[in-house]
Amino acid sequence: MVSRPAGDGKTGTRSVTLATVARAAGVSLPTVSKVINGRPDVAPETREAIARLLAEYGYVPRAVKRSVARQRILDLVFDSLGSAYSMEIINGVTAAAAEAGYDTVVGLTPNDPHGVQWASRLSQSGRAGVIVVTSAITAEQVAQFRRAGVPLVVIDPVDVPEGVPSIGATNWLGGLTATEHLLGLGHRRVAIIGGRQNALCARARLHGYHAALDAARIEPDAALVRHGDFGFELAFEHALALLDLPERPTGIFAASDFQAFGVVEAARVRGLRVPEDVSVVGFDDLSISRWAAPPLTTVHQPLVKMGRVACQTLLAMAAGERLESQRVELATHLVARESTAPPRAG
Amino acid sequence: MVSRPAGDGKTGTRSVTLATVARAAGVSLPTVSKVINGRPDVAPETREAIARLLAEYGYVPRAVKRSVARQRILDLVFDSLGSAYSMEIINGVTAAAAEAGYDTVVGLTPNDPHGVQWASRLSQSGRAGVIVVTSAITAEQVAQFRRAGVPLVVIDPVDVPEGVPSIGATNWLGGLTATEHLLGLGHRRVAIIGGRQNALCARARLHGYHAALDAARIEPDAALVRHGDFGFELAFEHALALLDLPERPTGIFAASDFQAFGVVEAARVRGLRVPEDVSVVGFDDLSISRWAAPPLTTVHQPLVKMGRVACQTLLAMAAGERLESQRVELATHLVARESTAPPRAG
DNA sequence: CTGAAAGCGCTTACAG
DNA sequence: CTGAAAGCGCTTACAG
Repeated sequence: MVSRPAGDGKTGTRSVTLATVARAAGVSLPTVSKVINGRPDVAPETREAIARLLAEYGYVPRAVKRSVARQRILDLVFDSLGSAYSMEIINGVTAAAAEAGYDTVVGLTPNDPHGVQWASRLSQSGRAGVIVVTSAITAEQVAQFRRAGVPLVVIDPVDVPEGVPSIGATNWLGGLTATEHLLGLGHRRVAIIGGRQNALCARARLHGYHAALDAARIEPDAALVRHGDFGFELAFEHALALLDLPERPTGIFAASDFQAFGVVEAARVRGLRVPEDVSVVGFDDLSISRWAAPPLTTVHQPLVKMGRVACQTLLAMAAGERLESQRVELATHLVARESTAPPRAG
Repeated sequence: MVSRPAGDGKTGTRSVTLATVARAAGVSLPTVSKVINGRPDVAPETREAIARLLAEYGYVPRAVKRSVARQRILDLVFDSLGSAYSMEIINGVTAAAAEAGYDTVVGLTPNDPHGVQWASRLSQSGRAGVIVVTSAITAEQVAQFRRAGVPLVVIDPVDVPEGVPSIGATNWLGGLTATEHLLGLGHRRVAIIGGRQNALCARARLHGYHAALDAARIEPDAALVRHGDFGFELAFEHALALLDLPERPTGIFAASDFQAFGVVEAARVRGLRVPEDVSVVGFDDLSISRWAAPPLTTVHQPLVKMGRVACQTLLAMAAGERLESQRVELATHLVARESTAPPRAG
């Protein structure tokens, strides 16, 4: 990494032009121009040296800078695309972006091993910024975005990266509320099927569960704590195992709605009724969950709103505003529907 | 509209520069530059005259032309965003686009009354083309896209616009298959809850239903034919009414999975079991439908594939290739799961 | 309010 | 393969 005046386009320093890079590379202006335009007549070593400098200096052609300024596009990337969860985030982000006159490119987190080119590619194509959802993002990537001057916001990150604004929900409180709901109905054997173990939000929900048991002075039972991956299949397997326990739980808190569907299906397969034989609480409140049979009791997480807030935060950063807070947690609340009921006197 | 050499950037003519417009307006170069950059020091009449010429000549700054050429973005627009249906289309389009090195902007169909600016805005921002999903599109809009040179493809359109490639599924055959499945199980009173009545695909599914009854020599009963809007709520109401009929149907074909969930919930509310008391077939096979309780029997529609094909078709058009066919219908097939069974001997 | 002149960032054609 | 020179499209500072 070459040391250079940290030209972020705002603080004093001259903006990076072809000449800047040419000087740094010790070559002439035309040579740098050729590299940028992919002309063949440049020696491989020269090309590579220049390419590296270009990236390090975060060079953006003036042409691009200008056209890009009026382009108004932001990127929204997921580690996987296809679930109702993603759909709701997309919904919120695109709506807030459209209101501000921005278009939203939707895609997957690029999987180049080091992700070296991602930030500079985005900066070169003049994106206003990037919102990264439920993905792991490395400190190195964060540094690249910062260097390239591309604002970055994360939603439900695996870990909250240092210095990056992150949007989430009150997961701990949500986990607490879900569990308290079951306890309040009179359940004493309450199981949890947690989400992906390394995800921050999953850990928070699990701690909420434990806090509720604790407050109710119920001894936690390791046999009732299972770790899923937020998906249906694995939760289905876990639920089968839980329901086959000699002393089976009467209430199950699943850390996502999809996992809750897995529990409901497992109950059906075992000939148990929901909520008569077993109560199920989910987490997310996807729009489909009120259409489940039975309509699912779940912790509402304002996904559309989270998308909106992420977008607004990003645009504020792009506009150079100071953020009030690096971490926003939007409120969750329990939506009691028909998948929970008091346990049968047993 | 001033007559001018139709400079589309390809056929011979010099490209339109600031100088072209300045000459036409009879002003100097700097004056045109000021108008473009919104500087205040231009007389209102001058400004307006220049602005008009700029539009007529379709002036695009060289800066923009260049950055746009390497931009590779296409647009994917929906009439509404949020359902699992949209998610699967997004999934297919973004995947195929990414493979071809394109980014996908996801958004809603703009609602400016005449949509006059839409096509030209897209062409000016250099989009490779637009995929329009489940929306009504007017002949006037189609003409505008053609004029602006922006390729257009539709998925499941309300009507197939003349001369526009459209992607769909074998909806008639799907409706036939779904109904035959119920008849094959021994059902004789089979109801349908159709989709939005004006949508092409809904009409095809309804005709498939009638064709199956016809082939089985079953007299259609108008009381068993209901028109929904593809959504849960209205289907729920219709299903309640159907189940309250003196001689209620033993099988119900819903023209979407969401509608099928409405039927399942209506049955639950009426204390009827699925499939023991009433069989339900959906249409779409959303990924969530195999996780429903009970897992839903439905007609699989390859939504992800449809998105892929739409994207490939669009990129072929953008590349100037001739299309094999203006209308592509991808195959549907029945997925028998647990929401259907023979009727009880009654 | 307008435009002649200078200048900026970049590209192109070509000599070496 | 490289770069000095010419040139292009556009913007800026300023005289009128």
